[in-house]
Amino acid sequence: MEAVLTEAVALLDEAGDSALTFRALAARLGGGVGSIYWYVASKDELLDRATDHVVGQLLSDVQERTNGDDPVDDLRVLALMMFDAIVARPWLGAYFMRNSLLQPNTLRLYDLLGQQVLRLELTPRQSFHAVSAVVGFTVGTAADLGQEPPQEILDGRVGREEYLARFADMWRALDPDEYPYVHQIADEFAHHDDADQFRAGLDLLLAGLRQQAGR
Amino acid sequence: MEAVLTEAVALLDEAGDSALTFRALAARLGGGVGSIYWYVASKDELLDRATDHVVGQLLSDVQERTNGDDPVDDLRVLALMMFDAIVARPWLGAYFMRNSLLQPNTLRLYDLLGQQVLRLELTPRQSFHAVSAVVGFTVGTAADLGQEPPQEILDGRVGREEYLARFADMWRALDPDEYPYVHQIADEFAHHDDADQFRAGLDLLLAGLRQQAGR
DNA sequence: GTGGATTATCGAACGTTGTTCTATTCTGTG
DNA sequence: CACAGAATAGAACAACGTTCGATAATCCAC
Repeated sequence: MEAVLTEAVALLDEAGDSALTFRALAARLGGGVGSIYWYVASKDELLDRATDHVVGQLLSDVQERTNGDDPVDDLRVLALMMFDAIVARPWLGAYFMRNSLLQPNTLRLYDLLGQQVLRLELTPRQSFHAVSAVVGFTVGTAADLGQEPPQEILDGRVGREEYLARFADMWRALDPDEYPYVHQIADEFAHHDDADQFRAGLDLLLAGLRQQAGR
Repeated sequence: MEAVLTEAVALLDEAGDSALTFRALAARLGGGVGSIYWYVASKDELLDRATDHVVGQLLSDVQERTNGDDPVDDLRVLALMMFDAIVARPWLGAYFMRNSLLQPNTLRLYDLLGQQVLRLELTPRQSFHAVSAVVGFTVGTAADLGQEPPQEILDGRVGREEYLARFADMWRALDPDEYPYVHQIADEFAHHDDADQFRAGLDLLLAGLRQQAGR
């Protein structure tokens, strides 16, 4: 069982979403296809368990870093760690949203975020909304930014720099009257860093939360 | 071509993600499977075009509602319309993140959001981050909340109320010391409304943005 | 230690999917 | 009428998730 999950995760890490097939996994485990079905009832369940498996690792990393002075700072650290974990494993993002609250480790992670918010002493509704917002923003942004890059950048034919530069060039070539924002932002986009982008958005969200909590 | 996209969207709307197959689409169009490949090179392209097709409709709805007094209020309206569109079409969320900036209508929508942010007179970098944050939060949350509900709720065997109540019961049964937040939030969750949840999070984010812009 | 029940493994087979390929029909132009 | 390109059609292929019955390994009461 443990081996099944480990190899499944390894397969996902190495070649992404499409690499995890029952046949490939069986070959890797040195067994038959049917054997895997003794441990999991379907591919959906395999994915769910594999996801929760790595969330478990994230969880133990996270639990050491909590309980600082400021709840919002703690929240920030937790969100950043979640973000990093998803970016490091692009396949994670897509499955993070699915069934999230049914998997044990994910629920624990969710609660850990909630514990920080509880310290802000908001109303229950405000607490609920705050946690949902942080989770939604983190997972959504990470899944968006961490999506599998196109083939040409994956095998190193073109670097990230050049890839971004292409977009920037396309956008600069657009009519500034029709696309005033995209046209103006092209330079910024060409040299942007995903993690910076996430941190900036997260800080906006947390600033709003701070304001609501009166801190 | 137009008919292909229309029927593809209809198929997705009626029975979701898995219902859109080349064979089902061909049958619906009264033609052969191979014919579709004359219009689209792959299923990915079909999905991209179908997505951009409905974003086009959203775009024309959106363009009438813009240019209010307050840029942040406009931003709020735009984000809410995006959210509603994705919730109404759960399949949209998943494909919204993919290739978003390559599709013409999506790029235009992105620019429309950007135009509101430009009015706040932030630095280019701040503008870029603000738009990214709003888009990330909106799409991420909508995709998360708007995910396909499980089968039992889809065919009406159990209502939404009962479905949520089950979670609440499970959570109330947890050890309050181990899951203080989830335990406490159970009631709130049982009666929550997705749109409220989204609006509350969006308002936190926009409050942070307002603060940054000094308004 | 032996027999039966449970646990675990295996790979052939089935139905469905995206995609390719070749043959065929339609359409407009000289 | 002829012919080139646009457009359609469906058979065929490989890969996938899943099912199934046969078989091996392991355990446990007697």
